[in-house]
Amino acid sequence: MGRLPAKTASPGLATKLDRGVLPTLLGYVLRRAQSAVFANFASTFATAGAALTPGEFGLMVLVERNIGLSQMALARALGIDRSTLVPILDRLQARGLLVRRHSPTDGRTHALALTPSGGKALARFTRLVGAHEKRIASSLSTAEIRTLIRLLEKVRADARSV
Amino acid sequence: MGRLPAKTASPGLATKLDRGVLPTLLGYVLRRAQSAVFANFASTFATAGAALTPGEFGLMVLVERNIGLSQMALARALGIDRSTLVPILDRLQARGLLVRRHSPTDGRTHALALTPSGGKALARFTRLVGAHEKRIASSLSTAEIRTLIRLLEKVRADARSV
DNA sequence: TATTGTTATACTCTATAACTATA
DNA sequence: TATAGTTATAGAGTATAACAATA
Repeated sequence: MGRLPAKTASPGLATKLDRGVLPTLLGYVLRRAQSAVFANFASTFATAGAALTPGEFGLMVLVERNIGLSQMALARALGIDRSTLVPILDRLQARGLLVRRHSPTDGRTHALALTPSGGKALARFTRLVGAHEKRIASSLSTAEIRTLIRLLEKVRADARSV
Repeated sequence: MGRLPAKTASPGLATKLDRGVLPTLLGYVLRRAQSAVFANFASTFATAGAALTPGEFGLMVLVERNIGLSQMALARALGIDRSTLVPILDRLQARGLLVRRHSPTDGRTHALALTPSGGKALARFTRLVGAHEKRIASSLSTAEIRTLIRLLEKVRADARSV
């Protein structure tokens, strides 16, 4: 990963690539920042001996805050297809973090909920996410973080409105 | 995709999910912005009858700006494994956009270059990316875009330094 | 008929390990 | 020995299409 150029065969080429206009493209900068943040999330959890992806964390928060919601509702909230959700829930359920209960009102749907163990795990995960969030913005002031979030939400709205 | 809630069975649940603390988490906001920007990129290209991912665009720019670079150097610049790069190059080569030449100086390496057709295509792609970039930041001032890029680069540095 | 969850299938991105050819 | 590129393989994320159960 953090591998340095080192001495390779091509002098003057391998040393420093010409990245052209890329560093000024918002989409490119955004993608690279996201990638670095994702890696930091993974290493934060790995260091703590926990295994969770940002997507799984978001899913668990959604389930905890909306006990009994259906897979369709969850998939819609996550912006993914219902078929994509199935193996993700399978994994969390296999880990004992989450259960699919039978809905009492609609036989077609499952009522999702965290298990007691899943609730405890989420509390711990939330602390880890807090530490991670602190790290990825350690050189930003509170005002800068607010600004960044505001601008990112505007970009999201702009990107979606077309 | 842009599917609206519609009328579902669970009143008060499907209508509006409680997202808890997620909207204030930088990592979450970043991920959703990135996802929306990615979708906008795809739809911009699809509308124009072109097919390209942001990653392929970045790759082509890197090759054009650094003619003759090796797959290892390119993989390193992209932050991916050399084995990951192989099928990506295969596809671009199959489309006639890029070639692997034999390096005259080192028999182990390939010297990558865009074909004339690839160069022309990249010029067109670059115009599409320009339009896309304009759209995703249409409600931001020039100063705000600069600020956003600066803050994202700081976040990237913070995320990598741990 | 329409919806929910599941399965089958496929494609992309990602990696590790082992192979080959070269250095 | 070490490096570059390839292949084999595997896992995660994504989707579409078709199916069974239920509404």
